[in-house]
Amino acid sequence: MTSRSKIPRPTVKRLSLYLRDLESRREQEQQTISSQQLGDALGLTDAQVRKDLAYFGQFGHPGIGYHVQELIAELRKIFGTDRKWSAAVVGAGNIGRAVMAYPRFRHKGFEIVAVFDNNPNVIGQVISGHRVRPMDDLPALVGARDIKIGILAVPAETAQAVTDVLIDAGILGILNFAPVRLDVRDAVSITSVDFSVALEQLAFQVSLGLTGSLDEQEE
Amino acid sequence: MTSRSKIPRPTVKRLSLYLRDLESRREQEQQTISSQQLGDALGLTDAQVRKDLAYFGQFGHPGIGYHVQELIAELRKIFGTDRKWSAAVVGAGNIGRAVMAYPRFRHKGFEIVAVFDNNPNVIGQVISGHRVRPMDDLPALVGARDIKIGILAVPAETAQAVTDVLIDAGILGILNFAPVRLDVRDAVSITSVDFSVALEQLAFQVSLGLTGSLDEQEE
DNA sequence: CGTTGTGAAATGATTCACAGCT
DNA sequence: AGCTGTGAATCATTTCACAACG
Repeated sequence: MTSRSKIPRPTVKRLSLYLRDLESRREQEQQTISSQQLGDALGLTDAQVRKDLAYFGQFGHPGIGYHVQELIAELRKIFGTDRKWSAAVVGAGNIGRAVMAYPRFRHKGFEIVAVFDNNPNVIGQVISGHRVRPMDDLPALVGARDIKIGILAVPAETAQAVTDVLIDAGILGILNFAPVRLDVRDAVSITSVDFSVALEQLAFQVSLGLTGSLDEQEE
Repeated sequence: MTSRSKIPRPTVKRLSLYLRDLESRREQEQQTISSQQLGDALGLTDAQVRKDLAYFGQFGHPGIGYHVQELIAELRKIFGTDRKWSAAVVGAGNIGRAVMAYPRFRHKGFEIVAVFDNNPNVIGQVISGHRVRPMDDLPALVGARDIKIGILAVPAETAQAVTDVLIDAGILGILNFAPVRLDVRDAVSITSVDFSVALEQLAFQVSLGLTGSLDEQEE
């Protein structure tokens, strides 16, 4: 049991970046990496990297650094992406289609097992290998297919209503692409991706002439 | 000249959320809003809201609150989205298409004036009203159409090369959808949107059983 | 050696609390 | 009365710096 006292929010975001970097290093056969190296690659200090990792355990080897392969495995365990999460995409519009076609989803431990939409013209179509089903089928399928994650790719106007359906169906987490704040009555976890917000962040930076600022997620 | 001493990064992110909320309130004809109201809607304290806004000026009216319309205008000025930004989409795959079809881009002051791809099967096609052009045309068009923003929707492998082309062409900012850290030699501003990172944030929250945590962007 | 893990110090962000305006 | 703007206090995060380890 790793103490797990209290983890700063920014730490969790950086962990994703570490993992991404480590995976590309593994492809290049790199065996070990120091906190310095990892920090440099990401524009962070070595101390930051070490402290972030230390929240979750002692993964390093003094004098050596971290084993790339080993650290990747640890990070996946931390995220919970070492196991498979069944996910449903709701909304088969442009964003939903982009999500379905995104190969990394599976690679990260997520499997899209159902796709829903309420547009009769879209229901029944097969997109990226998934038959689009009517919203009415959602509650039953969430149970039957053990769906834990809902990917919300519907217009802002219907996002809250669909969220309520997802929560009632017993989903555990929602990845929200709609540009609204969703009211989830503390029943599920939620992470939002909003293109407009990202654009505004960019416009702000450009306007300010703050060039080359450290990038950050959606961001 | 608004003092503009030093603005916390989290403030800039919240400003986008304020604007989003305010715009929906304006649609419902709401005239004024207090920091308390705005904070409640977003899960923030009233003091936070006031302090965030105070970094940029004195927009409030004691005893009244903020005029919705007025504050919207101020926020747009702050972001620089009160003027038009010409943007180019690079990469006409799934994500590029989703971006082109996203109606809010225009609404936020961004106008897509060119689309590029290097796939001969895609070049020449018209997508969402834009003819896809070969990458070779990029440098000339950035100048000719006064393109300030590049929207990078290409695979991770080619993202850095395209970034170099965009920088050489004289772009000012990049919205990056590729899951890599781009090396921009302090020449441009950059904001990244990475679905995988968002998914990991979500998986982490769900795994931890941290339900209902305050959502946050990407990002 | 080089590099980790971690208390202690420094910096940064949020909240408190209240004077002052309408 | 109701609400803003803001210094001062609190809380969170990052950086420093160094003992301990392979």
